[in-house]
Amino acid sequence: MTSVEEPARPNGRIRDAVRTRAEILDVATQEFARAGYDGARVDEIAARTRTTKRMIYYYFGGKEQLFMAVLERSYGVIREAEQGLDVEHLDPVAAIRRLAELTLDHHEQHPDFIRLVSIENIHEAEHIAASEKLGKIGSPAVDVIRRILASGQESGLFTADVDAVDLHAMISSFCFFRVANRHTFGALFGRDLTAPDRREHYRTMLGDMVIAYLTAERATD
Amino acid sequence: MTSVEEPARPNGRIRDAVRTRAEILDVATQEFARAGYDGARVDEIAARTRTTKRMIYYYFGGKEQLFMAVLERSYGVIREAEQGLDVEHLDPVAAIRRLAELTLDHHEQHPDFIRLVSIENIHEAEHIAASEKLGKIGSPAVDVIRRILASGQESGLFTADVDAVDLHAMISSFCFFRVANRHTFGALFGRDLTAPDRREHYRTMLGDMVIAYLTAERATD
DNA sequence: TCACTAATGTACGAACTAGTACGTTAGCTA
DNA sequence: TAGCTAACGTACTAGTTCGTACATTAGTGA
Repeated sequence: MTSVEEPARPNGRIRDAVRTRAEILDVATQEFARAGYDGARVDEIAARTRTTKRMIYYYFGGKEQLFMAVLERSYGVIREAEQGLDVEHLDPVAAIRRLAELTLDHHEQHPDFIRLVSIENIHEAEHIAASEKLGKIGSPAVDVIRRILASGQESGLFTADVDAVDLHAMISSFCFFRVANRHTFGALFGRDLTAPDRREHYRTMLGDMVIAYLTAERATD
Repeated sequence: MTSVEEPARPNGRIRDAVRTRAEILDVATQEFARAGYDGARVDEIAARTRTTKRMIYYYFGGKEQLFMAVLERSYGVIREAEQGLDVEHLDPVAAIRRLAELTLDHHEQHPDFIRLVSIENIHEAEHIAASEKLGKIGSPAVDVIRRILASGQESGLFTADVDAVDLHAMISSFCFFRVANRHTFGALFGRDLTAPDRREHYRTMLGDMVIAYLTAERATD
């Protein structure tokens, strides 16, 4: 997240619309991720800001619009990161494996985003639906997968007849679950899916699974 | 969920502690699943019951304990269903595939449970941790997997060196994601992961993936 | 330098919400 | 059948929480 940190000029009222807005967004992201939409407190967000609640309404209009702005920016950050994906110079097998690994790392590095997505799903994606920026935005990762898949299928390396969106869902599932459900999973099974010393294990496991699926010998169909 | 539905005797105050308690639990399950812990309203739960808010406090003590009771019962229902799992008469490959399919169906049939788990993860599993019934409860499904895995590995059918808990996580990931994240996924990619006419597709896909992974030829290690 | 406006702060209110004090009664048991 | 208590209902309160009316000022352009 774009963190706002400035030397804080002397004191007294300083005017900086850009900074104020960004600071509200930063804090709001944390608060919504921490407590969910209904659990989040507008007063709490304001208190953890160098400005007041009044400014939240001034810049965003209300709690709901603030949450939408948080979602929009969070998805934007993820999108940018995905745009930096650089795996297509590898052969298809290595490329997919690398992409799966990067997806896993990426999810682990953005637990707040994962939480926001869970929260938005509890609300049946109503805020995404209401957002002009986010409707059917897709994801650069899917485009990358699409191209790798095409190349692998063409060369005969990949035998599986999958489509990019489904493969993306498959890979994301595990990465998402590992972070999102780590608390209940840990509590019920006594296993921490995000323990640092198990990360490499899960990275390998995911890569093995995806590659095994894509390259498996198929019964004649 | 154990639904409460009775002919509603004449009228006036009827006393039935068991029914009242069960009815509160039913409605609370729906309400918590609908709106999350903080979004759920005690008054709303009471209103949708044939009794009053007073009884919620009488039987459960408070909102928090009510939520714990909801979680405990929900996990209990799932547990019972898993105990009915009957796949061990099949050969290991067929057994794992069948188990994956049943897991997928099962998740799809219990969206409220999925939502409750998502919600509980937002709260970092604090209610599970506080529950005596739910700590390290494990799951019958994992025990089944453990036995099938052992048999498959012994016979040399399964080459992968996985453990039952991790395989369970892998299978659950996809099943869970498909239901839990269907709203954001649908909104962003325009694909409904739970569309009935795609269920068979995803069932096959999941089975193929797990079996491919378990039976893949491994590089000498 | 003056006036104007974008940006900011303070103080408050209306509505909601978890929880409770207190009173009532169905139905069992002695 | 009288009395007792588990089960129930009503009405209320204290505290919270989103949102806003109103006042103020920093900084900019004429």
